[in-house]
Amino acid sequence: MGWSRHGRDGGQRGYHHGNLREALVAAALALIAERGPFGFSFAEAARHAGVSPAAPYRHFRDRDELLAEVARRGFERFEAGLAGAWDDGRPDPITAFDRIGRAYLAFAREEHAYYAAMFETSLPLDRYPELHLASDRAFAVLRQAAEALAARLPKERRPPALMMGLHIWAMTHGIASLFGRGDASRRALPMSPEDLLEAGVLIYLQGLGIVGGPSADG
Amino acid sequence: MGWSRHGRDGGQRGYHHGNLREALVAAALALIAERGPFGFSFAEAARHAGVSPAAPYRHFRDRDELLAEVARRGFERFEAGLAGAWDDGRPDPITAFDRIGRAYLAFAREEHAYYAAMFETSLPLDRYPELHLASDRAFAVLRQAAEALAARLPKERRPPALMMGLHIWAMTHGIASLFGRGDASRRALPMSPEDLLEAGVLIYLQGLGIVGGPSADG
DNA sequence: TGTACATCAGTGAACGCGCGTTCACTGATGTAC
DNA sequence: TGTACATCAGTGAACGCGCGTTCACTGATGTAC
Repeated sequence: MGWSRHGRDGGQRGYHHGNLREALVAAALALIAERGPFGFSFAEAARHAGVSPAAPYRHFRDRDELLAEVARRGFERFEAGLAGAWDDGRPDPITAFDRIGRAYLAFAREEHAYYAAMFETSLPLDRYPELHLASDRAFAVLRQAAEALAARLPKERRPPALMMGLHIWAMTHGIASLFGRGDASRRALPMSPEDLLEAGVLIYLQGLGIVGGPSADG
Repeated sequence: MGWSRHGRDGGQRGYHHGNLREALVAAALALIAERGPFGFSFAEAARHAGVSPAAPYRHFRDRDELLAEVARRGFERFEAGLAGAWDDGRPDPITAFDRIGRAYLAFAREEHAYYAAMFETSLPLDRYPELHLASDRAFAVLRQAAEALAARLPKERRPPALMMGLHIWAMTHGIASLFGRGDASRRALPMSPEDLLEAGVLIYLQGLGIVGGPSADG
């Protein structure tokens, strides 16, 4: 970052920004956090980065391409967060799986601008293949975790890991969208989203026979 | 609908629209369906309804109030759809519950403009109390159905119906948002959203002991 | 049945604004020799 | 080490556009008598 003319007389503007691409991504994130994924404009991102409104065109074809880049990076961080939470299933898959759910909700709340760019923009995935890939890789973490859990069952009672992953993803995403967002449209809940999710996942895993049935827990 | 001057010479414009409020709601729906909940403007809704850009201000304070009205009506239809699917739990609660899930997904897909206004706009619920109420009433159908299902268990093993309702709502909403939307941002699936949901709910109910366990189904 | 009048629900012109996009341009940087 | 030149990444002015909002206005409707 910073400008290229290292100002004698402290004048901080030179001709070349030097890292405008990064600055635009940062500006987009800040603006999304403030006003939602539809509340920012290309021109405003430029202003935020301190350049003329024509400058962003050197780096992104249009507003959507910038948005897609933000979403792509979001999925990368998301994947890293989920993978870190899973930690190869240590100390045991159930505990680790629970951590994934919490990491998901934490991401939705704390990286709320990324989350909005990822899930609330209706970007056509087929037009942004790198975004699509990043999204698939993030889901792969969930799927892999589901695989490890399923492996605890004898083969003939083992559910398809893909399906398990989708169910957990859907429930987690639903809780995050309905109850875990950071803004005023969040619905009130008599318990924390984390507790709600933990209970839901537990019941689901009981249904598969992966953890002890309902009569077994005191 | 229709204009007040019943045209001699077939001129179809008079001075009073007669039903502009309804026409604006209809226009908003059409525009949301075309371009998403952020892709329509007050001015365009007016144009759609064939009136001057100042006319809508007689009926709605601003764009958001029109959007909130669309969402409120959406929740009313949604409630009616879910209640119809539940049909007081006939012929039996499990079958009826399954119908609710399908009705939810069908609404998300077929009444996609309403659904977007209801769930993808971030309208502050505390500023639109009637919208909030309508939303609560729709959820009440789910909760009531959960209650009927829970009642099949002996008291000491009976889960809180509110929690059950929230779990099912979250999973259904997650599937609808991720895989059931009508646009290009929908993710591909190896099975229909309906089948995915049915399996997920079944596993969940097994986990609660409301339907037979995993070993019991062939 | 007719008339006067209040109210309602529109008009249409005007405003300032920010946006997306283009254009010819130019200062800064990197490289070949 | 110096110089010429190509390329890169910005500028800033300009354009047409649609939007939200306001204003004084006016035609249509409903009502009192």
